[in-house]
Amino acid sequence: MSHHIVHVAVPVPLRQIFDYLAPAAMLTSLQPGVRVRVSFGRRSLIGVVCDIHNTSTLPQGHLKLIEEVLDQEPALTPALFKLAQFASTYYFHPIGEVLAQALPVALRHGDPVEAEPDLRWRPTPLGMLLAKESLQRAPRQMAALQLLRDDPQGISREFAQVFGITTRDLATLVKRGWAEVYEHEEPQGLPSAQLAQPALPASQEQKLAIERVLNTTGFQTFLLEGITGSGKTEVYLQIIAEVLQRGRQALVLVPEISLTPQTVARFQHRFRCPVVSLHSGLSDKERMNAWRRARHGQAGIIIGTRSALFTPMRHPGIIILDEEHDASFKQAEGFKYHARDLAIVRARIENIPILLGSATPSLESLHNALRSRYVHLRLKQRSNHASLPVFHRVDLRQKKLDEGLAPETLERIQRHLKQNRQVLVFVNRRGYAPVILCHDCGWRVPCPHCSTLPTLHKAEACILCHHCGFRQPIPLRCTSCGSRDLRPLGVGTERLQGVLERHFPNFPLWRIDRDAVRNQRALQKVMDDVHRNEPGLLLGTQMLAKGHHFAAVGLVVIVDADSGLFSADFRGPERCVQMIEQVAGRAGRAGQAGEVLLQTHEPEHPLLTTLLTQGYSALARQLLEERRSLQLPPWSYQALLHAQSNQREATLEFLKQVHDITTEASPYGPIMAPIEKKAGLFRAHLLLQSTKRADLHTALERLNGPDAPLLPDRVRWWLDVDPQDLL
DNA sequence: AGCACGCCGACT
DNA sequence: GTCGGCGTGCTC
Repeated sequence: MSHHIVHVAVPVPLRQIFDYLAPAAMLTSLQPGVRVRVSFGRRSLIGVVCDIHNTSTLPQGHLKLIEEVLDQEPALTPALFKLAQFASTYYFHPIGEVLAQALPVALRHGDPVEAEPDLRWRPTPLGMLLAKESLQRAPRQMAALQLLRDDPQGISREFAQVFGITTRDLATLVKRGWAEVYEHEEPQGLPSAQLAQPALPASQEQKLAIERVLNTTGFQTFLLEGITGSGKTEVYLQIIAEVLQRGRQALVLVPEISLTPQTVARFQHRFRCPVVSLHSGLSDKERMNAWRRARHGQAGIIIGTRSALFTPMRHPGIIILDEEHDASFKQAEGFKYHARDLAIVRARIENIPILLGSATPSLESLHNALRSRYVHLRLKQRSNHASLPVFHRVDLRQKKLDEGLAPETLERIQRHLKQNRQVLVFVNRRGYAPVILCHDCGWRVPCPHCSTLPTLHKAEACILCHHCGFRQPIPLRCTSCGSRDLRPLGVGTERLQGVLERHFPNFPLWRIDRDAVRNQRALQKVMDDVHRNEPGLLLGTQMLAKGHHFAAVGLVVIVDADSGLFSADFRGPERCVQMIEQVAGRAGRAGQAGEVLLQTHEPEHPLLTTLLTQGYSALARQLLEERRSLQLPPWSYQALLHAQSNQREATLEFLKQVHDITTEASPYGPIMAPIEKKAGLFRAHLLLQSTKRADLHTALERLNGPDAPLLPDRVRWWLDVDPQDLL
């Protein structure tokens, strides 16, 4: 009997697939997406079948047998298998690792796709009628029977365990004919499309958007650009209602920070169908259960962060990706995929529509919308009759600042507090001050591990690098000239807390940043206080800017509106104005118009002027034009090639060779990484860029091709395709 | 990435 | 004498 050759992707960082032998008897269950256990080197790994062939480049004698087939049905559905293959090619990431990441952890460890049968026990009519006296000498059986009688619809092993009843006790009852075991099955089929709560009345704009999406057949990308308070979520909800009505499921992807219990609750309150959420807080088992319910079509709505992109759906209906500009959709480590971009690919594979939503769309998506690759839907009115916030610039030049706050800023805060409103003060930095400067020689205290400057944390009497986590006591003398006159420069949340408490001692101050609020629970506690809507000050970083509604906030202060406008990263201005818009959107949500104060040293800056006079949408178009003249993304495509080895020269030499063979797509030379040496390894990178995606890809393929540069001295390399940060 | 093999320094 | 440091090489 001949063996067949199976191509298996194993979870190792190697850009190849490995061949194994399968006896004919195994063949019936082998198909792409099926998990197999194979011996790999001296280890036993779980891999995924990619293909079944009858030839191999290796002699048959060198191949090992597949040890075990783990699935009858592919663990990875055909659509997700295709998506993983696409992603592996597009991001140049080893297929074995991509496929592994597309599976829940439990499946990577070899758990079955199908849940263990959910056995339950219920009393028989005989058991219900049995006189208690006949069990007086068997107290355990009595207790078990009593438990069953209390819940005659059936109980699980776990439930019984809570009451000290074991499956042995229950088995005894079964043997006597007083109880019976049955397999509980979650109702199969389509989830209920009924609403638990009626839809809100939709505006004309909202109706139009909803209709456009629902009237498409098959794949189409929509960009929903709607200002804060314009009711994007209501649009999502009404679209989902119709999708459910058609017997299909909706996958909703949200940024890491906005997947709060409230987000999920908002969806669950509207619909009667099961809503499952996938977030980092779930155990492997809980995640697996949610995954199964999505796969079997029992969950009507699946809400999750980045990795939820790989959740299978029995009846895919639509993908909605909220806050599409958010940076957390791009994975920063390992397999550096962008969930937004892969979600679009998935929608194309599944032949369903995808809706991207944001008040501040990324320039990439806006570009695609303006070129009609996406359908551009806009919501320009606030749905709750609230007026837009009024912006004011506070010119900081030549003003006497009190630890970063201008006198008129303090006055304005005072006025709002007196009117019983809350004030939100936003700074992009935690800690006391972002830099420590020597007043005598101008030396700045650097982090010994990175090229960044560590932040002063006064309360902890230390300087802390937010980049690498390095911590040391506050230095007493300048390392360069020995002076004792070291001064904090710039403001962080900690420093502002001091000033604000000094000026407004009679009002509560809620500080919200990673130092003050360490977990979801603590955050919830502060939010409960804030939502009592009594006058007070909210002080915080990014954590404040996303997803929260503050009904009583009348004034938003952006302490350093310039940060980012002059950043080294070409995405700095885009991120900066998105942030200003997001924070400003927190003000004046209930009825009255809010005020936003932008403290700046350059009030006439053209970007600020455009933002304030014409809004984000106009500004984004202006930024797009700037990018065009510089041939930067989205007008060109980038990939960052990272290399590292234990020798500085070898690392650079490798990148130089790549530079030589990719000249048309590598406009700059290799440079050392900001953290030049990490864990004894020298790190450098080379930026590849081209106006044509295909040309970039052709250049990248040379890294694996026949004239690929030799890897001198154990140089390792990896790629970041479409990098979000050029570091 | 793991995991072995292999060859050199300070310890029971 | 050995335990263990991490350089080098391989995984169908």
